[in-house]
Amino acid sequence: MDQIEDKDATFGNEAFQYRMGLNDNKAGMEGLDKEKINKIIMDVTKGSRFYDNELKKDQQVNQRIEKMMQQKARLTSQQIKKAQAQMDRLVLELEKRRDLNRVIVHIDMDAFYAAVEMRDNPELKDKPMAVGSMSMLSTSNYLARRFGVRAAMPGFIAKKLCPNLTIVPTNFDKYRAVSSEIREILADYDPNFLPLSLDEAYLDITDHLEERLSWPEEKRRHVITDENVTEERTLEGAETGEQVQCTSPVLFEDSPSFPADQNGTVTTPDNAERNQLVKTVVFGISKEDAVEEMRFRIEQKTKLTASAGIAPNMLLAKVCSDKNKPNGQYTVPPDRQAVMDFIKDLPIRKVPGIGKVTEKMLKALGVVTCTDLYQQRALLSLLFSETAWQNFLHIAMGLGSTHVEKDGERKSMSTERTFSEIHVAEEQFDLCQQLCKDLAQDLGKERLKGKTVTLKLKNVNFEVKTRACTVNSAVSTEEEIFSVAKEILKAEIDSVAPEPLRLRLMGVRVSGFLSEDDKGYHQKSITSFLCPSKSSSSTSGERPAKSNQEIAASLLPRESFFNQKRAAREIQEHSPCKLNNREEKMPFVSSEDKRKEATLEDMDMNEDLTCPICFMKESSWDLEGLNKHIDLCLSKTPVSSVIKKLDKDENSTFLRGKHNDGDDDYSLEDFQSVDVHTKNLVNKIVDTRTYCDLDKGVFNEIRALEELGEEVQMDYNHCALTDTNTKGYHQMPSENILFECESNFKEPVNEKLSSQPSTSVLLESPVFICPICNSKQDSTDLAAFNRHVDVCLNRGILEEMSVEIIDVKKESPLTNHKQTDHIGKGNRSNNATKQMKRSGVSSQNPVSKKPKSNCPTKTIDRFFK
DNA sequence: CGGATCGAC
DNA sequence: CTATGTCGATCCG
Repeated sequence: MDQIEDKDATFGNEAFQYRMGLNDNKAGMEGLDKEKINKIIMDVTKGSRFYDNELKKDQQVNQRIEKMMQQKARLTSQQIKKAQAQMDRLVLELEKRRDLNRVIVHIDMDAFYAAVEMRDNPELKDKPMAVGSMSMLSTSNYLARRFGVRAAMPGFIAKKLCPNLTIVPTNFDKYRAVSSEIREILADYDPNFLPLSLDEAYLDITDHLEERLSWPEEKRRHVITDENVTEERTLEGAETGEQVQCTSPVLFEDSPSFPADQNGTVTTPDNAERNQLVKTVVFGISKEDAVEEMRFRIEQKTKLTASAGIAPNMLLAKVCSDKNKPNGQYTVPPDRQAVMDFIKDLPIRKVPGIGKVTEKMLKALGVVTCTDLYQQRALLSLLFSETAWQNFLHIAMGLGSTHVEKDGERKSMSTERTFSEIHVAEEQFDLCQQLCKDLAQDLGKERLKGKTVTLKLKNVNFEVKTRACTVNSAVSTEEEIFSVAKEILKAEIDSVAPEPLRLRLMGVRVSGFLSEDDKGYHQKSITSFLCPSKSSSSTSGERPAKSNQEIAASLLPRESFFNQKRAAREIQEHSPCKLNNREEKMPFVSSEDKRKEATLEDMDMNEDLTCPICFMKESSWDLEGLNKHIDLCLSKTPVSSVIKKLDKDENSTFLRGKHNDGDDDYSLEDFQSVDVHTKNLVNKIVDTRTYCDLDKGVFNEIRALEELGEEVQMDYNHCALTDTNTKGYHQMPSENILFECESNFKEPVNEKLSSQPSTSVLLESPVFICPICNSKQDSTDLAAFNRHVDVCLNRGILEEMSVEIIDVKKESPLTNHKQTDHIGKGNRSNNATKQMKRSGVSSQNPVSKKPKSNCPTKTIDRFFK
């Protein structure tokens, strides 16, 4: 949203230097320079209660950083190395899943509210203006920005910066109307587009582009109704020089039937009868052209300009749309190297989900750009929570969600109000009641009832407090809500008595909604569970037959008390849908390995660039060289073997071999782990996955991977087993391995959920085959064999890409990054969150969210005991 | 579950 | 004089 596009550009004194955005002061007109702006802001701000509170908050952040630095100091190099190895493994995992096939667009109106107001009142055209009130601005026009007037800045400060500033009040109805006009256009390109706000949206135009290919020119021709607007359109990107392949000029294609003027516009005799020439323009079929067209149509229809980002995922698209703002667009091509180049010098603050606090904490660790973020991944994984560092890693690799989907139902509803100080209890209760009334009305519109009521209070010192209370029966009416809120408020007043509460803000929130279809709910969720969505690759529907309890248990083995409880609750409430992080955690579930550590030890730490694929090292590599090499590695893969599939009526997958002399069965219990090699037929990436929990339906996991899409093909030729007892390596000769895969995942799950898959392995008599050099080793001495493998690994003689690192697994394969105290609130934005969820094999089933929890909750009485 | 906090718009 | 409002998410206890 352009309104807030300058993330916290509010304060400018020393304490807040880190928040300052850059002032674009290009034209050098009458605008103020940065220092002057800072000084003015400082003068106005200093000494206010607000400022004091900001200082306090700043101190708190500093303390968090302090704690983090102490924790960092306690880390041993061992820990870092281990983390490094694990992160690298995850990097591979993620790399394999990288999807560059969608064309995602993020579209963002330029200074939306201000632009609308300027359009409707030409007098504002050449003046610095802002939309909002004396107490708060929502956005400013570009002229005002030259004076440092930004969104989220109080109007009175803006006035100091720019005494001539015109402040016009917000007119939301108007913006809504304009927004819906825009959305009509967007729907032509993606009927399922995702609006983020009135002025911002994500689109997936992949399908549109495909159709567009076969569109006749006439379908891409648009009438120019407002020439003023159109003539201004020029080729962007020339100034930056990096946009050669990205922004194509608006394509004023030559029309075969009508002559074009030198602008490329063509005149048609359509309205010849009226002696009037109609100018039209034809857009091409490329994605850039399609987006140019989209922006052109928006401008023609609304007289407002938009900026756009085109990229293979939402995260990148969003960052892109900012690049050539205003009235421009930018493309990141669907190419790994291009993505990396784009990411390389990108300041992390630019990416959605990284706010000022996260920025400051990361800066303390020397992380400013995405490259820094990538290089520090091991450290970050030890200092931040799992969700936080996983998000970091995604960002650092330029990964993001490729599914633009609408969010689920709302989780809460609230209303709050700021006012001049109120300290009389009676007035406070009245206000509270009023808020409850408003909220009840809003709740009524959506027929929502919720079980927890939260009261939010901000005192005159800007200190915020929230107090919540959940009751047994859901509330929705003014009286019901107020009866709860009143009690909380009373308690708060009492808590500071005899001093009065000096409030400047009060808010009421209701959450914990129960769904209306509380009855139909179960059925509904089961149905959707059985019918994976059209994209089918990432639904939780394809849960393999496996006890969910077990999966969950294996996934959350060392979680905190609370997480365990939560997990238990979730399993109880709705078993199949709670396992979304499974895939993310896989690599960590898999192995913790001495040998690997030894070889990875010096890998990729501090400028020591080692290819994570082939483990090759080259002193001449710089980051770019390494990346090129990795690209090569990733694309250079062996042809995978043919998969033998047998039709079976059983619902399980078998790994079966024939023992030479016949009858002896090798069961999976004989092996501690299996390394399975997969190949992604689309991007040709080969990966080795290690599975330890062989007795827990591991092959269903493998199969699920296969089901991830046609694009993943198993390389059954190289299925390596690690013997539990001897810890030796065995490679399964391909001709003796038979996979029988039934691939019907859409069958009723009821039985599957409880039944264990039967897995068994038969294997030729153990042979020591070096997984690296593939040579058969005569030695029966395990230690000698292991030494050979070590040597092989270290020599890095891995010309072939199907490197098989076969690990000796330790007994406790789980190396969760469980920290005693995590620093960082690991905040991912809504967007980022979506990315995380959506990037997974299993995303949460959207319909199945409503826990039926009958569990007794605190009553109001007990709460105030 | 409750409270504080972050982040986005 | 005068520093928003609303929502979702996460983390910690």
